Amino acid sequence: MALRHAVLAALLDGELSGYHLAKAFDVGVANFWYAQPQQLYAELTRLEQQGLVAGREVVQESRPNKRLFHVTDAGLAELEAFTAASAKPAFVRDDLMVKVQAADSVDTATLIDQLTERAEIARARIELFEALLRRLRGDRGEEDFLRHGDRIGPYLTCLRGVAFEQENRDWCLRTVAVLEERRHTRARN
Amino acid sequence: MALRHAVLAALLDGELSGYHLAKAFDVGVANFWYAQPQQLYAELTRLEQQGLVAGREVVQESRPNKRLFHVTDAGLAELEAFTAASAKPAFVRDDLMVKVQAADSVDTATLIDQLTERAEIARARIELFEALLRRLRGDRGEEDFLRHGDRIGPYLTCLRGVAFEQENRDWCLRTVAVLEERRHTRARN
DNA sequence: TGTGAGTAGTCAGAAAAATGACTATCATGG
DNA sequence: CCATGATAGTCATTTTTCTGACTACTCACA
Repeated sequence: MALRHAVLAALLDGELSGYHLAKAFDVGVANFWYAQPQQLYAELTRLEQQGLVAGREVVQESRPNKRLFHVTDAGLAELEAFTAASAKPAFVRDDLMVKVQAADSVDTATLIDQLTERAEIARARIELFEALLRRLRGDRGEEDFLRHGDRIGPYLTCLRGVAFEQENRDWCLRTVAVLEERRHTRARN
Repeated sequence: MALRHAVLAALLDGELSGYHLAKAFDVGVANFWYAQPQQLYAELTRLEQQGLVAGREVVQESRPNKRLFHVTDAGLAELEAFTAASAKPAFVRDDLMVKVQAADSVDTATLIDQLTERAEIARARIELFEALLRRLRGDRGEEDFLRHGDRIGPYLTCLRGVAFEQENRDWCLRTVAVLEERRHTRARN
């Protein structure tokens, strides 16, 4: 009972097909919930059975038909109840950090490669999110938008995403620098 | 096959019982892997069966006996192989951010409470981690320790933990400020 | 002419994680 | 004397999540 709320929250952006929902989960939503497309389709089916979302078939000509979903009143009530309940602590799960934790006992060469790659991914995501932020706030300034804008939820979570990825990138680069210096120091001994 | 590597990496700190491993997962390790004590006990059993860790019984007088585990050579080899393999992308899962995503459609009063509470938790964790960092580096400066220290893995992941929680705290407070201002603005209309 | 990429979705089954209910002992405080 | 909290761990079951393998159609490119 967790993915369901993330799906409901994502669908507040407007009607989405399972496919487009998966796209949304790849960008903005990934900042706070990670899920595979197959999970989303399954979850949409369950949510529809329970009346929390409703779907309508859209016939398309140049591509396969799709079903667009929107949140129902019951779905909104469910989100409301979820918000009122106490939140579980956030958790991160990160293979790369497990590897860094073990850095003293394993070969660091591939680790450095992976950290560098991760920093690059973080950089790309920062750009992506900043573009999204600009799109969301339109021609307004951030302060103005946050005060008077209509839908600030996605904007706020995206702000968090940017901060997270910046910190991610910086930490990766810093860690690479530390590991590399130690490699050289050891090589000399 | 995910928790296993986090457990192996955590056990590099030295011999630990399942119970103490659970404690470690509550503090430092929680920065990159979240797990319940029961999962850890189960995982230790599996790891021992596969010869990746070895345990020894320690008889205690004033409290229940315990089993201390350490990583075997096979375990180290497994960690090495894991490090060489490509890392999956990190993922965050956070109820509270789901709620913020839906902030435009739900009651924000409890949300503000939860964000405030989360900021306080983050503050406490920052202090905890900073104490841990001081303990790990002893009387050395950070630069000196990172260059010449013995076990820098836990230090590096803990640095990330501090940065994450700082960002977390700041974002929560910022979000509270935004939501509160909007409440007042709306109240006036 | 067929190959790959994008759109749209489904199914079955395996793996991983979470939950709740347990058993013990000792120490501490009231 | 009883309750609480810390130490130390186990078991069984359910829930959730992940994975791989599928179907189908269209478009662009070589």
